[in-house]
Amino acid sequence: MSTHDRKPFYVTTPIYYVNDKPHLGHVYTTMVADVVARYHRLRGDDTFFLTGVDEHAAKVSDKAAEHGLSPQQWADQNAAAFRDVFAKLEMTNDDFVRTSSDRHKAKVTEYVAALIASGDVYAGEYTGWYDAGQEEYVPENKAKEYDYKSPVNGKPLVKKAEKNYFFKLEKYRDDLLKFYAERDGSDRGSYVQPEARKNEIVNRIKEANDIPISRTGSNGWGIPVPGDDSSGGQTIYVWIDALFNYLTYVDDDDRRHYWESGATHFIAKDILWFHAAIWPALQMALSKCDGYAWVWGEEVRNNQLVYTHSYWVSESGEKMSKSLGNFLDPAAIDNYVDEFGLDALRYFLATRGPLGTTDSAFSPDLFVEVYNSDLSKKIGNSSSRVAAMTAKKLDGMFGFASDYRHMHLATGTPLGVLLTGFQNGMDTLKLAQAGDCAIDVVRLVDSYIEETEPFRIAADGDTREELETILYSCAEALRIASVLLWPFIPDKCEQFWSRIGCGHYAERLKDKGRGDLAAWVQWGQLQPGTPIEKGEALFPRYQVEKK
RNA sequence: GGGGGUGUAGCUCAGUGGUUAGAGCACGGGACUCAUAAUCCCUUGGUCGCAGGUUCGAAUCCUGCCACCCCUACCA
Repeated sequence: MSTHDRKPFYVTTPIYYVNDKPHLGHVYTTMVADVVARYHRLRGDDTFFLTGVDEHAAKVSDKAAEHGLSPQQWADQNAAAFRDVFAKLEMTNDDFVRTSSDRHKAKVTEYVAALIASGDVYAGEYTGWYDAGQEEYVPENKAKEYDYKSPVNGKPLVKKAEKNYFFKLEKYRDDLLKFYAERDGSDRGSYVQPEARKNEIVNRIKEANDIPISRTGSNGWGIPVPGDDSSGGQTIYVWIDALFNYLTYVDDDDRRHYWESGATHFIAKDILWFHAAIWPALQMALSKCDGYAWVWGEEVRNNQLVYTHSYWVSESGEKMSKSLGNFLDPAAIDNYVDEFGLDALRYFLATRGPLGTTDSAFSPDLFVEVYNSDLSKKIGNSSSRVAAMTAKKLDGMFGFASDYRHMHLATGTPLGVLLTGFQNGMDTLKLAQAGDCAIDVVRLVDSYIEETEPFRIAADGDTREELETILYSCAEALRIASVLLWPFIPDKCEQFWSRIGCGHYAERLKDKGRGDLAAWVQWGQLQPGTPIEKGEALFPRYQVEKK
């Protein structure tokens, strides 16, 4: 039954660019990962959830200078902002990456040194269109678009060459394609999900060339290329530096088993190429170096995946971004939390978000609609009516249920089907499907109440047993629904558990503890004779102002 | 320019060759009263972006077009 006990599970988010202010995009990815992490803890898996910030880039040191701070001070300040937002939103990440940490820098240096030693990283020369005013290279297509002139000052772009360290990506083309092919149709599914995202990557891998992985001009803010003796001050390109975070923070005796189980990487669609091609190629290359075979072990190859979500956009379809001024910043997010509660925000983002290949509009109206229909009118109201009837008719105490199967005789989708659907949805990262199945359990309760009409049954005489059975069944189904819903709405579920004598669930799950989903969804866990407390409304209905 | 994705009921979305295209929400009708005027049942509602093609049969495969989005090396 409990074959999943102690199974390691590793889930990550991208590490966020420390020059940004936290906004809905960051919150969304992290929240999705959090829901998944909680689900795995709930079923007893040995779970590790990692997020953090990416701090090394020339622009970070530029921004720091603008603010009269050292790069480290600037990074410290902004990293704290991310950490605070995530803490406030009760994200249960097990560690927080900082690429400026000694741990990260030391490990990246080791990896790159190993790759240089193996020959997969070599010194070469990069040539490109250079904008002297901006001190940056302009991609070929952009250069053409700008008619080979600087878009800023109109001066002609110049061809410039510089020393760079390159990674032999081309060498790994075939291995990558073979890897992709092997993963298609495997139990865990494609390496890149949703699968629709895979094609563009496969096409591009076929033409992949070696890529430069070092930069100059970062003012020393970055990880130096080990062994580089040139005077140019070569640092490891931030992207390479950043990708390695998934490894550096679990590369020790206590945590390596998480890596070896195969990571689930959540990312947004714009950064797919790095994760889908360069990242696995780096792992392949590293695994060929002495002592690193574990990096690309069988479990990693079978289970690691990159899940790519799309964007939250404004109602008019614009991408949420700082420049457009329409993004949900921490203050706006706080407003939603204050008004509806953190769980409501979690539920909405996780079940209505752009987890698929299309963008989702963040609509306040839709938010209210979902809050009222799913949370307030279903979960909230259903638990309220069952508690009220129990209080009124049975002195607030669950009676014995003479026939546990009674509930299963009700019309509607059988409970077992919903449990399977939930688990399926979670395991394949279809959070909307999983959430629906959990809500459907609540629907089952409501329609069962209509069917059996416990409110018309007397609590004494020979009908008492029937009444007790019905209300017990309702409470049991709600208890099971609450267990399924915990990854989405943990606070409210824990509140509900304390009312029905299941406070021990919360006790188990506290401080990233492990639960026992398989046991907790078994029918008949509620102890007859347990008092039930009605309490305040879990999700008070939100009154829409009439215009 | 090249590569890729998306376009299905008013809204959010399922649905990758096969009976009259589905769900939730919203709307309309009915029922009920235990509950947060909550719940339950039923109805309404779609030229599946447009135009061709393949097929006994297409939302589903192919071609073209339109709209939006992502990628296309120092912008997580």
